[in-house]
Amino acid sequence: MSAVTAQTEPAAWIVLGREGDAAVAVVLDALGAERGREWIAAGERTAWIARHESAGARWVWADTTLWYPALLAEGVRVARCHDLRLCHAVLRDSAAVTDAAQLRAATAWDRSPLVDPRADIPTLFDLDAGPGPAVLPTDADALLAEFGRQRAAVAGSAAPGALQLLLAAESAGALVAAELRAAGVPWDVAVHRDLLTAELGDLPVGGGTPPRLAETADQVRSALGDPGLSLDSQPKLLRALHRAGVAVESTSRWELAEQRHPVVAPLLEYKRLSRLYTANGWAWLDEWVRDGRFRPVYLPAGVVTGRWASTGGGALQVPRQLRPAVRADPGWLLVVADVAQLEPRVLAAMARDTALADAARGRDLYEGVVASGAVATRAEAKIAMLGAMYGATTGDSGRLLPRLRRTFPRAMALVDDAARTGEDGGVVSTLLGRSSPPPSEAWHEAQSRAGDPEATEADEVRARRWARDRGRFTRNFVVQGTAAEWALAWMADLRGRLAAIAPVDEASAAPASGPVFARRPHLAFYLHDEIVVHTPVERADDAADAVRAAAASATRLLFGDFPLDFRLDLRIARTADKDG
DNA sequence: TACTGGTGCGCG
DNA sequence: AAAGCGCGCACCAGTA
Repeated sequence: MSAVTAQTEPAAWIVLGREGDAAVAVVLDALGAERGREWIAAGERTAWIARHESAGARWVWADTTLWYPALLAEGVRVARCHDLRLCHAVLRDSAAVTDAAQLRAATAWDRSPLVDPRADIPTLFDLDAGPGPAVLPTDADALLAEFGRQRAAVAGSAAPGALQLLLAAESAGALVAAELRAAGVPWDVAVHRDLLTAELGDLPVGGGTPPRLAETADQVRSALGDPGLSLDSQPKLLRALHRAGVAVESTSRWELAEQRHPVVAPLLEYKRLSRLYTANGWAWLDEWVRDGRFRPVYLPAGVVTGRWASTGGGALQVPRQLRPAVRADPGWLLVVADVAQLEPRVLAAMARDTALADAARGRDLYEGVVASGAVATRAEAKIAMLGAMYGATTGDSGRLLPRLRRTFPRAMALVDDAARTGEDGGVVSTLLGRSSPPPSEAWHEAQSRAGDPEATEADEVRARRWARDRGRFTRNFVVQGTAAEWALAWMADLRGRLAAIAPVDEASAAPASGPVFARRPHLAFYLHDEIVVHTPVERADDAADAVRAAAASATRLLFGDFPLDFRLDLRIARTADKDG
């Protein structure tokens, strides 16, 4: 069948799915009308996709993790896609969608992606192998039906433009997540090992506890006069502390630090070393770093706010202590950039609070808040602003909030309204239309039970607490979620700019980054408000320019001409360490 | 043996 | 034991 080659206008969308045992591509025009189908032989799939990609196709698939890793491994980059699984989740819950009944009924799309964080090579989703591990619909007609539902939901929504933008950003994020894993974080194993040895001593050859950890544990045991104590059991440790006269209610670091007792110093040191050893020690290196790359699995929208989660290797918890091990390949550099005070800036822009924007523009936002006269010091400004976004009610933070409300009434009204809506059981939404999940059945029951004439004091206390808990969640949801949208827009724009930078020649290649990224700047790490780009030395300035331009572009896309800049702390360096 | 919940700590 | 949001992971203890 040659319906695709016969057509004259370029395809608007190409849906990739299955029909019976065969892979099939369904070509749609801009209105979503089918213009043709083509069956693709298994061995020709990659070449077919590459050919249509260069003609400007936009791909529609059930789940980016099913298709894209294999394409990347074979050297094919994709510019745009529509991830049906991720978009389904957004539209199903969005308050902007007028009638989500059909989407809610399509429960086959309510699935998590199948990912194996330990897999070295991305597994090819084999359309020829039958249903196999597929947990999402793969049949082309099922995909077409879902795509139709989604298009109808957007078109009939209260905010088609914003939702369109959100779906595009979400899908681009899915591409970025796959690309981050394919390229990997350049990781210098020697630096990491040296750091472990310096802290923990040489790893015993036959296994066993590292010497510095063992010595520190012995110091703790002798300070407590308990030679057989197991330090890794919280209940046992707590009892031993009490026996030794240390009046703590927990074994957490901050509480121990307030005590004056000889056990405190070695115990805190033990906790620090133990954490390093168990979370990011030699075992972690062996399991997660191969060929000089750490390849975490990112889960776009893994958090209800739209933030990413990760699985395997603790990708989003790499301790700052290990940042020196994030090191560019020889002949390459890192562009390390993070956004200064992303969330308060997002709050200022989405609330159109010009006073807060004035405080933020061209400078450290917290210094600007001090300059506004609302608070006296930068530390106060920070704690007050975080308290406003997290819902603090007591302590320094709670005490400073009224002053923030006077100075920045619009911004504070936005988060206060979100909190009230949440406490009342309502749903809140981000700038682009991602909505918070509704309260659980148990939550509603607790609220109605408290309203009952027979309600006990305990019923009422619990209902109030749950209501306030939910209010803090929705208060933060609007800010955290919109910040995630800004970050998605930043990365989506950046990946296009980086792809447009001329590749370097073969002599400068970094093959561990895979065929798509071996010769050009690429994203290597992402964490909520910061990114790392790995770039050939001779392209580092271009890459840094791209990072800055993408941030400006994301700001314009989300907030138009609202007068606020999103400042980047950006440096070009060998390592991701602050002092590197 | 395979769970689940609690605790603690890493990240933003 | 955080006051105040969102996560993942290691470890232990209790249970099925």
